Amino acid sequence: MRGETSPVPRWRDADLEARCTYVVKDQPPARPHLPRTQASLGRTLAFPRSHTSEVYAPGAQLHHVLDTRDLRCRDWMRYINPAPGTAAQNLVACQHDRNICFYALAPILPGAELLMWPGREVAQRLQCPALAAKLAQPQRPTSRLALQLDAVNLSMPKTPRPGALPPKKQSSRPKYECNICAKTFGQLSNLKVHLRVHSGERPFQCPICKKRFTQLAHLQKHRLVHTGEKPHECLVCHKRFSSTSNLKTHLRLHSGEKPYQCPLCPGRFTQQVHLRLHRRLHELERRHRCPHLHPLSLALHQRACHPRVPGATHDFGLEGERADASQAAGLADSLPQRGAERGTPGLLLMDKASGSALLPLPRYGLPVKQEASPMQPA
DNA sequence: CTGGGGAAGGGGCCC
DNA sequence: TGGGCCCCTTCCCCA
Ligand SMILES: [Zn+2]
Ligand SMILES: [Zn+2]
Ligand SMILES: [Zn+2]
Repeated sequence: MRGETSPVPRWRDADLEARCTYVVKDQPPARPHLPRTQASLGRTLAFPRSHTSEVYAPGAQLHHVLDTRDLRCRDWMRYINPAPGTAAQNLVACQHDRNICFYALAPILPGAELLMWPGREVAQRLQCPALAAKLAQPQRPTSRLALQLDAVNLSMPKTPRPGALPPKKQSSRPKYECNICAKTFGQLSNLKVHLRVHSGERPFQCPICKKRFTQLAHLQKHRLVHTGEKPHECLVCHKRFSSTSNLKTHLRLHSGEKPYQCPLCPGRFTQQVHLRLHRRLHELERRHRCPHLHPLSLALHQRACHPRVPGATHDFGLEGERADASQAAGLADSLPQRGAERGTPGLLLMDKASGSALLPLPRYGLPVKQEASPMQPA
């Protein structure tokens, strides 16, 4: 794609192998009930050869051993991100005997990311185009979490390392850090509550349905579903809601506020989830778009920006487009390699210049399920 | 199928 | 410290 702009890797596959870099398979998260902040990272490393993983400190000193069957231990490895190039790389995965080891190429300061550079060739060999594309970008990949080296310790006793920086206290206020996910909190009690997301502890149980909650406030809110109580009333339409958040969302209907704007078209939405779904349509459209076509499908634009009025039969502005599209759909249906995505006739590709229908790009007729990760639009 | 509205759960901040 | 509150998210349903 734009490999020309990428930093020229000095290590090729052969180099990686020569240096014993072991490529671990990137798998979807094994536990769907992970906290979202973690699950969204979508990185779980599998260790096919061994049940232990040794972590080495700089100087090749064995730091500690992880049992990779233990998900709590394995999870931290998801924080290892692909480095944009060898310059940023500070971590190397290697195979030692039958164990997977990581060692630091450079000092890893608190707050630094763990960046491993698998190499573009490796990414391609793993058939991971997203990673390959990431590696092809000049800027560093955006990582949502910077892993503190201390977080690696997990349940290990904290032995102060010589040369280790003092515990987090930037900006005078002491910070309490979760040593599992490195999130920091201003108050210890907040950290304690937070730790329940890792431990799974749910101390508060509903006496009626036995459902358990991590926080008392959640249980109290939950009680309303049994009592049917809706304490929050919309003063405009007098509809009642069980929570302030839901009321607030509802109030946008009256105020007309639509905070979530599509960056690709003038469409706006009251709820983020609606924007997300809408953007997925753009994404699908983009994948099926012929490079010659105008970037915005008029059909999609029309739907988002000029929503149908209830009772109205159709939007006139779109009618001509629709005619084109349905014509094209009929044409395309007789052509090979269509049919998987039939649900979007309005988006069917017409080359405006030639007036002819365009075939989808080769092999773009993948199952729609594959669409699941449109790169999480900030 | 898309857009839109609501119910409910969950995480974190603040007093 | 922890309860209250806010925000965000997911899921579901309906037009
Ligand atoms: Zn944590
Ligand atoms: Zn209950
Ligand atoms: Zn109202």
